Parts: sequence; structure tokens; C-alpha cells
Amino acid sequence: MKFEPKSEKTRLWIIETTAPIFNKKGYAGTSISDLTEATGMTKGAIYGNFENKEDIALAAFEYNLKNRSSIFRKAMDSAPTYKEKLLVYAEIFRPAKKTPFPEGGCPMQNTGIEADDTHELLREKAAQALESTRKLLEDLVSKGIAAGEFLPGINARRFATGLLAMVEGGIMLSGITKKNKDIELVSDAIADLINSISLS
Amino acid sequence: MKFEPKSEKTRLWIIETTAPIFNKKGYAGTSISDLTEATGMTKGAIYGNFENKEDIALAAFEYNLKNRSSIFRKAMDSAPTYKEKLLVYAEIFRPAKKTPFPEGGCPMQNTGIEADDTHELLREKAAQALESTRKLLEDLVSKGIAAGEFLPGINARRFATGLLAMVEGGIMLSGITKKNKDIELVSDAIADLINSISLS
DNA sequence: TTCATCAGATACCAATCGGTATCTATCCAC
DNA sequence: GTGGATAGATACCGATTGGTATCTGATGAA
Repeated sequence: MKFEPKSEKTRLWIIETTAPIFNKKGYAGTSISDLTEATGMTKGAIYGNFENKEDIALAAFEYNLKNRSSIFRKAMDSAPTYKEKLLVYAEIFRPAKKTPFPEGGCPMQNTGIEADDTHELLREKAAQALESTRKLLEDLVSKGIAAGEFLPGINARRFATGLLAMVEGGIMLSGITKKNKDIELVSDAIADLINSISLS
Repeated sequence: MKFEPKSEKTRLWIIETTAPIFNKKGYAGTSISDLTEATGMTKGAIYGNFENKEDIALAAFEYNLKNRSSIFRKAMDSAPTYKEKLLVYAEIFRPAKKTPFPEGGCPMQNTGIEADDTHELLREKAAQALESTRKLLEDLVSKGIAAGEFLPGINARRFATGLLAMVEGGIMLSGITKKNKDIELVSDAIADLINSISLS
């Protein structure tokens, strides 16, 4: 009795239009009628394409995730050195750069923080995403060390964890205070952190 | 037509017992019946002491805040140097230290992240709390510089912002992954950050 | 001893919640 | 054209939501 979506197009339309809503209002804060209003579709259409609210939230989360990581990957690909790839994480905030970012902030933290005591499945998904982001950063640091860009003695895993924490904390901070000055300060602090292990 | 609480004791009892619930499940995720179940009181008692759900959430948030800051202040007071005061922020995570912490994680981030796109008043409260925490860290850094513990050239405000971001990001990370190893890594990374500006 | 006060319990409200059963309109195969 | 399949609309469900109006029982002053 496997669930079969009625229409890929409709399903995708629902995901695209509701993903920012879940990211901003959270799982508990988003109602089915929020979704019908935003999509212009009825409950029948939505429940024909998804099993339940959780199913939509899961799909929306994965959509937001891909959105986020593709933004970072694209920006990092055009950076020539490992140091500059890491600096993408510092610069992506700055309003001047006008880098697009998922509406409502980082989906990993939005979903993770709400779910960590309430929704084990969503928590798990967020944890996996954070882990793979950390791995990505760790690899960049390791390769940067091998390439002679970073200090040879540093612990790549530990540094990547700290960097990820500061970046996520920075997104949080700037999202809550909504002050441009804070965003600049966080960006500067992240740049300092990266520079502190750089050789050039 | 000012609102007057019926009984300070009852009011406090409600706040104490519901504060961890709001911190874990969030504003939207917490229902009035959650509160009546936890307190063993009826709606009549609750609405006799609070105007509405928002009023309870506000009081619970402030209670959680005071809880959090008193924990930090107590730990920092017993640290002799400014460096060690800052290191409290790195060490407070570690399970070995068994430092008590508000159930459900940091109230500033829990409340702030949920509220940043949904509840302006709560967002504002969280932003103010973050700002005063930053100020506290900034003062410690400034005093540490004056005392010759930290490098004289560093920008206290910028560093404090980065430190706060890493600490909050670390709380987030460890709360979502729930892995002891992550907590250790974050603690180490924060210690590294503090050591990087220390002279001794 | 009586009576007013008031904290808290009970009972109720409309609105909304997530979810489902059924109906209808469209489209393609024949 | 006609019949079957199906995507989506409509109408409905019981449960729960935040909130209120009313009642009750205890307490303290006279």
C-alpha cells in the first residue's frame, strides 16, 4: 500500500510555495490552511499529494536544505583558493553581496531547534544536514592545509566545528536582532577566525 | 483597568512549572492544556493570573533568561582572571562539569528563532537579551585587555560578537545532534578562540 | 455568626485544528 | 461519442484551540 503522488507538478508546486512558510513559522506554527491559502489549492489537492502534515514538512525541509547548500556550493565553486572558499561563509551574510538565502534563515537551525525536543524525525534530518555541512568544511580545511594555505598544526575537525558554530550562531544573531551592524560584525569575526589559521 | 494577579504564589508556581515547557516546545507548540496538565491547575486559575497565552510566555521567557544568566554569572564570579571568566562559556557545555542549564537549551535562541518571523514582541525581548549578553562579553574582553591578559590590538566588540555567535551556535549544534563528541569539539573550539587572543 | 471578598473550579463558547469520505470535472483510450 | 481513470474540489468529521462567564468554597472582618 505504497503512497503514490497524484501529480509531480502539483507536488512540486506545493513544496516550493510552502517551504518558505515552514521555514519562517515552524512546524507547529504552520497550519494546513496556511498551505491552502499560499498555494491556492484545496485540502483535497494537498492530501492527494502528501500523506499528512509531517510528510509536507519533511519535503519542504529537504527543499529548503537543497536551496541553501546549492547557494553555498555555487559561491564556493567560483572561489579559487580554499581560504576564499571558507570566506564565502563569512561574506554570504553581508547585504552588499546580496547573496540569496532561504527565506526565514537557515533551515537546519530553524527546523533543528524546534524539533530537538518535539519531533525526533525532523531533529534527525537536521542533525544529518549539520553533520554533512561540517564534513564539507572539514574537507576544505584539510585540503587547505595540504595545499599550504593553512597552518599545518591545526585540528581540521575541531576548527570546522567551531567555524560552523560561529556561522550558524551568526545567522541566528542577525536574524533575531535584524541589525545590519550585527551582520557586519559577525562577518568580520568569521573572517578573523579564518584568517587566524591562514598562512598568507 | 489594569490587570492584577490573583496570587503571587500561584503566579510564580505557574511560571516555574511552565517555563521549561515553553523553552522546549516553543510558543506555538505549547497549548493551554499543556500548562494545566503540568501545573495541575485549571484554566480558571491560569487566566486569573495571566491575561492570555502571550502574557504567560513572556513571563516564562524572562524566568528562563534569569535562570540562564544567573548560572553564567555564578560560574564567572568564581573565575579569578578575565580569560578564565570567558572560558566559563567554553566549559559550561561539558558533561563532566555538570553545570545546570535551562531545560531545552538557551532560551534566547529558542525564543528568538521561533519569533523572528512570527512574534515581534518576543523577538524584541530575545534581541535585547542577546545584546546585553554581548555587552557583558565585550566588557570582559575590554577589561582583560586593560589588565594585560589579552592582545591589546583586538576589537573587543567584534570579538565578543564572534564569541557569542560561536557559543550560541555551539549550544544549537549540541542540542540538535545530541552527541557528546560534538559538545566536546565545540568546547575545544571556543577555548581555542579565547586562547588565540590571550597573552599568557 | 454572618457576610463580603476573591482564588480557583466548572462549564461553556466559537473558531480552528489535522484529516477523510465523497463528489465532480477533465482527459485519454477505444 | 462513450467509459474508465484520476486530479482536485467540496463538504464534513471529532478533537482541540485560546478564551470567557459563571459558580463554588474558603477565608477574614465585623
